Amino acid sequence: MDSRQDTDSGKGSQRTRWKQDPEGVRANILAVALKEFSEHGLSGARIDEIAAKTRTSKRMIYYYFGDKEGLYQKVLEETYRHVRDGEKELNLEDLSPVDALRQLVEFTFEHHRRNPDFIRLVMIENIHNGDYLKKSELIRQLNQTAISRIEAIYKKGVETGHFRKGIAPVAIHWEISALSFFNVSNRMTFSQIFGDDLFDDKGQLELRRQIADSVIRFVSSETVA
Amino acid sequence: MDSRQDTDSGKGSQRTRWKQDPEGVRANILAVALKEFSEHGLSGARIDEIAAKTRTSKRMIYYYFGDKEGLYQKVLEETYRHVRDGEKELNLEDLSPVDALRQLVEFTFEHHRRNPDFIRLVMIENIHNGDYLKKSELIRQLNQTAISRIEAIYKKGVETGHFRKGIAPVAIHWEISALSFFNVSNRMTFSQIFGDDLFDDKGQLELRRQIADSVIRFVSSETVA
DNA sequence: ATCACATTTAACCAATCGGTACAAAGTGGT
DNA sequence: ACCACTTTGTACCGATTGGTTAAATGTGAT
Repeated sequence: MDSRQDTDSGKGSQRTRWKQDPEGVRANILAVALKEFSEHGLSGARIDEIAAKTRTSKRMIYYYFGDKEGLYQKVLEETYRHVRDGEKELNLEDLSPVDALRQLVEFTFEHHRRNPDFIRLVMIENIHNGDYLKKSELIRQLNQTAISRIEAIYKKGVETGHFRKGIAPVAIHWEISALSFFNVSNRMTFSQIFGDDLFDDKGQLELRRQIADSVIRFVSSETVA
Repeated sequence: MDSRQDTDSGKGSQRTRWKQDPEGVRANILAVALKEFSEHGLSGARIDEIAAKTRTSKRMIYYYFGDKEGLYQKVLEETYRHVRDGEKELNLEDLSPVDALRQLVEFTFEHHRRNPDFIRLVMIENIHNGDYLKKSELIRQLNQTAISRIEAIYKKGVETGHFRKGIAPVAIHWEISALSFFNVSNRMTFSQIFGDDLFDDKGQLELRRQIADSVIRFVSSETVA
């Protein structure tokens, strides 16, 4: 009834040669899973499909990640970490507050644009009410740096008189995030309805400048009606 | 082997009384489906679950909508229409450009906030690359009004000298949408990481004012460094 | 040499799920 | 009275899919 053992009990039945590389295998699975999850969502992604695109097998996914949700959870954490790591290459201390802020906005804009998988994963996580983010201890810490970077620029700007008082750094971060995030997250529906002039190279360049202007005007000390 | 016909072939086998109400049934299905799709996504939503929460049966879903994708498609269209209808109650002609713009932003902000199901559906549609929106003839028309409303305000503002020249109305719309949309779409992950001060009643009031200020500053003629 | 761990392979399973078949009958406009 | 359309009810099906079983064997550090 069960002839499985026969398969290997023949003469040669040569097992392929392989090297141990737990970290490599894990990383490979996570990379493939990120793509699949970000394209199809948690329920839409297929474990078999992920396995097929991996250099290893479905069995190993369960070996390392337990189940689908465990895999998704780890993908989420890993992706946040990776993206936040990418933000560290930013040196703004020598610039004037206005220039520093402009640099930060433009950097964030480009950064989001270059990481659509991450954006989509965040969208998906929001659809799941952030349930898997909640479970992760890891992530909260990663983001204090974002706020303190802004705080440093903002304080300096207030001192030099270029920025007005009374704005919370987190509010500035919110604004920068919103404008940079929306550009990627809603690209498909927005361009579908309003045309895609905003999304070709020229449009994106103008848009980047626009939102940098917008954020600077937002914190500027010059009063507005 | 098949005893189905027995079930009804007995003596009484009283069928319940009912009224014809095709539109009502359709509307009921669409309402339930909107909730399910917006909560679980296209692949995550379950037809059986939708059917169960309906006042009618699974059979009728297929009778009216063909298949799951057909249902999703109609939900998408219906929801866009409903939301755009809600935007018509806006009368801004008598106001000054600045006041009109502020009104428009605050209205949009509240409007999005009151329609989280719609926001989530748009997120989901973006995850599907806007494929189902593409198939819909209906939707493109609904949105020209949004642009022309802004154009009217903007033109007037330029004439009165309050607004600077050279901004595309669609760019203003983009900015308003981005800030209002992000507030709902990314609420879960943002509050998870940065706290939920921005999302209680007080925080939302301040945020609404903040983004109105931000948009007004963006179009304002007063120059900024 | 030992031993815990990593890897391979492929069949298999139970549950879920989208979608149908079938049959009967009520409704309402003409 | 007719007849197209609408509704009810339920069993059923085939495919998909997350997850498991099984056993054998390679690897590499000690």
